[in-house]
Amino acid sequence: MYTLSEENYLKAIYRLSDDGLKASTSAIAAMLENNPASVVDMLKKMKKKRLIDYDKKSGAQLTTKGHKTALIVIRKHRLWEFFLHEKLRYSWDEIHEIAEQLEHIQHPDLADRLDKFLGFPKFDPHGDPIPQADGKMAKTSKITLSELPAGRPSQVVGVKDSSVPFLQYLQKLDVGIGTKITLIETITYDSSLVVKIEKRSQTTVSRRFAENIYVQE
Amino acid sequence: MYTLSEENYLKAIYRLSDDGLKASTSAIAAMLENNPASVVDMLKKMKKKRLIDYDKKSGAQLTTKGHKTALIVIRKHRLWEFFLHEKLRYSWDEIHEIAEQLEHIQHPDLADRLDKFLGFPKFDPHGDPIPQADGKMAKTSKITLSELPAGRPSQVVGVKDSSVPFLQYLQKLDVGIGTKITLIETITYDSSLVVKIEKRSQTTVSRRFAENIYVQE
DNA sequence: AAAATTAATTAGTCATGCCTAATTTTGTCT
DNA sequence: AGACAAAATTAGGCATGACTAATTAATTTT
Repeated sequence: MYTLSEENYLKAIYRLSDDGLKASTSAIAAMLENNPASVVDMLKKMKKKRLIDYDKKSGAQLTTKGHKTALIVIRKHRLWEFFLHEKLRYSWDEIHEIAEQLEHIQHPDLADRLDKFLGFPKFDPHGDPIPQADGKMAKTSKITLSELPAGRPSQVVGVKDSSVPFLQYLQKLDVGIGTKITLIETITYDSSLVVKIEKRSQTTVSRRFAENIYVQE
Repeated sequence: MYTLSEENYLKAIYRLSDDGLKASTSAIAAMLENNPASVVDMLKKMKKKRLIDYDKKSGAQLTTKGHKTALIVIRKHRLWEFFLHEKLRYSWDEIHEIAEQLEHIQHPDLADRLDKFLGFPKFDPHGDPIPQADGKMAKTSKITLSELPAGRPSQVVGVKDSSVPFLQYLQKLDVGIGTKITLIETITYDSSLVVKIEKRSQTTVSRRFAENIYVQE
């Protein structure tokens, strides 16, 4: 139906909009590691295909059709991630890259069959909700660790950054979905955070780290 | 490592050579449903990349490198077919098309993990042997139904043609891997064959049909 | 062997999706 | 408002992998 590139653009625009950011030429270019000039070309083509609307003021916006398509791709991505983790025993940091390829496999009911085979999971291994066959998606009231008030026990429910270095760092810290974290204090000097992870001794993590972990009280 | 097109050319050349046919420009073009002129272009590029040797007399031949690559793709194709059939419950005639896409997914140990998850199957759902991690592959002493002498009971072990219409016809006849078939007689007039399938009443099948089913005595 | 047919190749195009370099538009700062 | 910086766009190219049309080479037929 759509090309690999188109699907990747749809995902990028979806993610930016979902994060409340403007899907500008440069933001999309940064996310896809493409040249802004290439993005302009592609956005024009996608506009003609009625996948997006575009004006410089508000950036790219998914049309109903674009949104639906993006959700299908994201659904497949997250289902495959679940498969890779649960069935093939791939680790947290390896699954994203493979799912980036698998998400583009086209077949009418592949996602639904996979979904059924996996037992209709609601979340992928990174804690992101999996869009259901009807397009609905579980909502999570997640905040980043950096937004958590001090002293309140919380649980890790997901990650914002799913890059390999970040996930490997998490693995080293033995932090995963469900890990309990309490913020002890914030260091004013460099905004780093002193936290208690499970029942271990206190550690300091950077602000950047804290901004990329989702927790729930 | 290699592009989707290159992998498809490798597969086509492998299959032709394996069937004892000359991988000529036109044979490859027919198999890939491409224009012969396009094939000439591509073969030149693949020769430069040392995936094949080519001379007009003997057609294209896989180099060691090309052969190894082709086997990896075929291994992935057949493992995914097994997965689609066994785990996602896709029917015989649907799996090929999806596996055509899945076979191009790239990751160092994906095939091996999938192989392990599936319990190291030796044959795919169409009866074709799955190349193992070391490149070895089970050999089958299969003949086509058309080569079977009359009166000898045999069992279906695979299909040569894996097109959707053929597989759907088989499904209609309730013929699958393991089905018992005995040739009763060959009709001289049009070379069609009278056969007994399992314990059912005799049926007549065309020569073309018989040439595309593999059996073993 | 000449003619006819089939196969292979060359030459020239095209769509896709990228790129760089140059230019224009927009936004911000003083 | 004017100057500077950042963002967006245009123009021109390029690699990939297809295509058509025309040509050359190889096989068959007669």
